Amino acid sequence: MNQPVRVRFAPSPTGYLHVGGARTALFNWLYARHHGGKFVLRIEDTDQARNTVEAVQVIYDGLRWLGLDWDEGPDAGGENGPYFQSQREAIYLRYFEQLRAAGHVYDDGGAWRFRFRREVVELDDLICGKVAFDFANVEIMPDMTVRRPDGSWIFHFVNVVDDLEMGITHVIRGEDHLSNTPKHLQLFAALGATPPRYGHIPLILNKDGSKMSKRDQGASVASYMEGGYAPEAVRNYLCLLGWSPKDDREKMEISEVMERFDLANINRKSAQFDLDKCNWLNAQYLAHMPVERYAELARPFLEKAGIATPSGPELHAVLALVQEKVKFLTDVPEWVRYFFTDEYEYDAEAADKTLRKPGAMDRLEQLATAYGAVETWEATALETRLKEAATSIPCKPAEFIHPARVAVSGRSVGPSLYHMLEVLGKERVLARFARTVERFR
RNA sequence: GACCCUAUCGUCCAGUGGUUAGGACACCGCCCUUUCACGGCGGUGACACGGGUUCGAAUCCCGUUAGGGUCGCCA
Repeated sequence: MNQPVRVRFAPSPTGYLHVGGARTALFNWLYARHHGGKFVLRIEDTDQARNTVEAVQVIYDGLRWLGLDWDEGPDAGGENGPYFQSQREAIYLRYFEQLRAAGHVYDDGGAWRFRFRREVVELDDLICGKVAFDFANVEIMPDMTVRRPDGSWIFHFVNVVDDLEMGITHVIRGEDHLSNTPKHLQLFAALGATPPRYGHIPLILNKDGSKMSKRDQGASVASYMEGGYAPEAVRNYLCLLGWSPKDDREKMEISEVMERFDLANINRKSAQFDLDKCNWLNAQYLAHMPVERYAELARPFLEKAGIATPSGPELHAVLALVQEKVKFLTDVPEWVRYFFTDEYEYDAEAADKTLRKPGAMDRLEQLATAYGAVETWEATALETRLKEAATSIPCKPAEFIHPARVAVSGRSVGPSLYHMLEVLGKERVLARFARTVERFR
């Protein structure tokens, strides 16, 4: 009875990966990892019309991005392949013949229909509990088609055959399949096989409670990949949608989720996707992850923005400055561009408000003189010098701080001034001060 | 329409017969602060409704309502 757990994620390649599907994959993966079982990826590509290699790639990319690795499936191999339904024709034919020989299917105008047993079918769902469906009424529950006149197969049939053939022990899928399950149970019975256990997880809805469809914001995993999210943050958020560790924890290591995950405490009600909270969690992750990881995640966005960045400590020093301020990785380029080029623009509003303010250039020259004498170019010394300069005028430190910030970065917002100056280096800072004075004097 | 699932702050998640109904996001104040953020403190805000059961119900039962799902020669 205690056979090893085998679960699967069986998407059809539609060209995008829905967050709901991603969460289904995540829960399957967590269940497998928790029980030391296998996670199988099966591509349900029976619909030849919209089946393309690109569409399959989108699924791989999304799953890999979320860190969900599969033990069997395309690219991973396994003893239960092929893992594309389009390549399993012989298997389906064999099971179909079995059904036909036993009289479970009949020809209906060229299509083949499966004859339901007209009785009550009880399902003991791992999440929903016991649910009974009555097949007694033929009118409302007609026999189902399993094969079209052209010989192609219907979802219910191939899905069941594959789960059987692949030795799937637990089917964890969306609640939209709950009502389909008794049909699948009948198919298993007709095939003389023991069905897997089923667990139906609630669906993900939009913030307004409507069904989340392809076009809705945040519906596709790709939107997070492109939108500058840390994959661990999105994955964490998805874990919390319908499942909870039962304490007040929000940010959790995936290893801990893996340990504590269980189907028994998955919520029964559908959850609305709260992008705000997902964004908050993303910011939490970005702010607190090791700078090496941050750099790894930020690099593609830097490259895309055409910013030639150094690698290693030099880049890390810059990123560490802005790490806790940036909400999305897509924003990193604009926050650090001036560290890697002298060709930065002065923000028009910042220039008007700060650089063209009466006396601003005098302050900048005074600060340049003070800084020119600094020998140990590091933040605390720079802060001390600036405050001394302010006292000697006297004026508020802000009178120096704001012009200095805009002078070296072109922006009115940025990291801590002194740390920013330290990373920029004495030579560049003084040169930018001089250039700014020349231009705005 | 029939059948199935569900029902705690706007949202997510705790709470499984006795709690001032808790936490998080968002929102609003205050503090911190060179900008922007972070952070800290505080606040607004919920048991869908109606019947039962019980000394006592957010918690158990029934009904109503609402939301979601399924009823394809889609997956």
